Amino acid sequence: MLEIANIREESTEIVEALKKRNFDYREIVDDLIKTDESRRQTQAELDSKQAELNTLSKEIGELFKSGKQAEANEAKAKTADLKQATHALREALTELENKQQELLYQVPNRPHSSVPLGKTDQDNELVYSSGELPNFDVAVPHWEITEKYDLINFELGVKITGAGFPLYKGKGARLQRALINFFLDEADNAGYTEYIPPHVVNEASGFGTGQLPDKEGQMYHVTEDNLYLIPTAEVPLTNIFRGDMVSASDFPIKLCGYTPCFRREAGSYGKDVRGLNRLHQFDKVEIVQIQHPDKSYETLDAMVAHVKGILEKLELPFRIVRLCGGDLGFAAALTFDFEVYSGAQDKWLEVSSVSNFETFQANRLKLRFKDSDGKNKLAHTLNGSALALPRIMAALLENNQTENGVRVPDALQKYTGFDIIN
RNA sequence: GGAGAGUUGGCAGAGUGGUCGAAUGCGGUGGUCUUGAAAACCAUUGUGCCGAAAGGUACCGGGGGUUCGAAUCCCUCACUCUCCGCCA
Repeated sequence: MLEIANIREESTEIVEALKKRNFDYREIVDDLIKTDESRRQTQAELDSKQAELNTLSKEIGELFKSGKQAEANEAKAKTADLKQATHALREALTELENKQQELLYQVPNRPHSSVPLGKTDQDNELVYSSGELPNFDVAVPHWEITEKYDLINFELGVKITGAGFPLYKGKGARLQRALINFFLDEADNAGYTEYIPPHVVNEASGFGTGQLPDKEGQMYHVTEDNLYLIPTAEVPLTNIFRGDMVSASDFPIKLCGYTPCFRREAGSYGKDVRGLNRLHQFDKVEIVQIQHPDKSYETLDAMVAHVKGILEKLELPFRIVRLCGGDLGFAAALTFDFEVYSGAQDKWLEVSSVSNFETFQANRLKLRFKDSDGKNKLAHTLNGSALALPRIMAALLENNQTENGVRVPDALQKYTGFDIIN
């Protein structure tokens, strides 16, 4: 959520910057400014009426104390009009506040100046690529490899739960566990504190990181208890700091956690959802940082470097793209996506998304710190997947396939306990 | 699932319908003392909104009500804790 004070002060610049998202927010912003003006005016009127009422109340108290009943009762009569006026003003104010809030929810984050123009993922800017693309005569897709070596059972998942809930088995399960431990160790070495958070969150947490109210349909909702299955560890990890005033000397706050992630993925279809490409439940290690606004972009670079390091150790061909305005998420100011190459599918699979949200999430979370000038300011939040497992698994299986089986990269062997899957 | 007790500032913890944004302690910050530190002492220390400022206003779990006036009384919802039951 953008800050109303910023919108008030630089609405032109903000509308201009938001055009990168291929939408003109002029109308909403104008409405916001208008609403904000009435809101402030109403607030001022209410405050002054309230002040009158408070003064009068004190006087009445004094009169009663000094035994002047008649005068007190006379003064009492005067409060009736004031009470009515304040009541009406308070209602108007609440309405305006709600309207302003609703409007603010509709405005996405202001894209960073480096965000390229564009409409779809085709327009993302390639900023880095690494590794040789494998060249197979006959490449077997991962959903055949997993069947051949009995690593993942998709049909059993359908039987037990439904499509998109695979079962990992034997070396498949072991590989999964190895990847989680490898990613967590990498994060630990980079100074991130590990958490095991709840996998179910309440409504307030959903609002805090912005899944609610917009993406409600994407989360599994336990209506009986009004709780939501987490779509990413970002939700519980970032909400640790909801409503907090952190100390500037704590920056950067670095945390990580492994969790399963649950996504309804309503509206997905076709070959995009084949095999491990898109699941309702998948595993992910997430890294989160809370940082001083002056340093958040350095931190973003560091997080990108961290993910890069992991993919290099896994010996996977990958590339990094800077998301264009059209592809940029609602809450992000700048996002780098990591994509690994899938040899058999001949396409790039997104495995990580590293973003700086600046104050957008912090404003909703009310996550602040006391700056050196003594003022309370919103912190910057950042997060990234390091990494999401299924597509890494898919790429590992497809790219490392040989006639004798699937080769396990060196860095993973101490975690798997085997060097080949056959 | 049953019964009871609670929810107050960064934390702990008082609070009789009016002078309570709230005692006190701890913590934080600044200072005195000290070669330095500790201790002690002194001062200071919540947040939002409106306002150029002075100042005003709101906030004692959320919402509503009674009253001239509510942290305090009433209703309601949420959450926490304790005991009993069940149970990994």
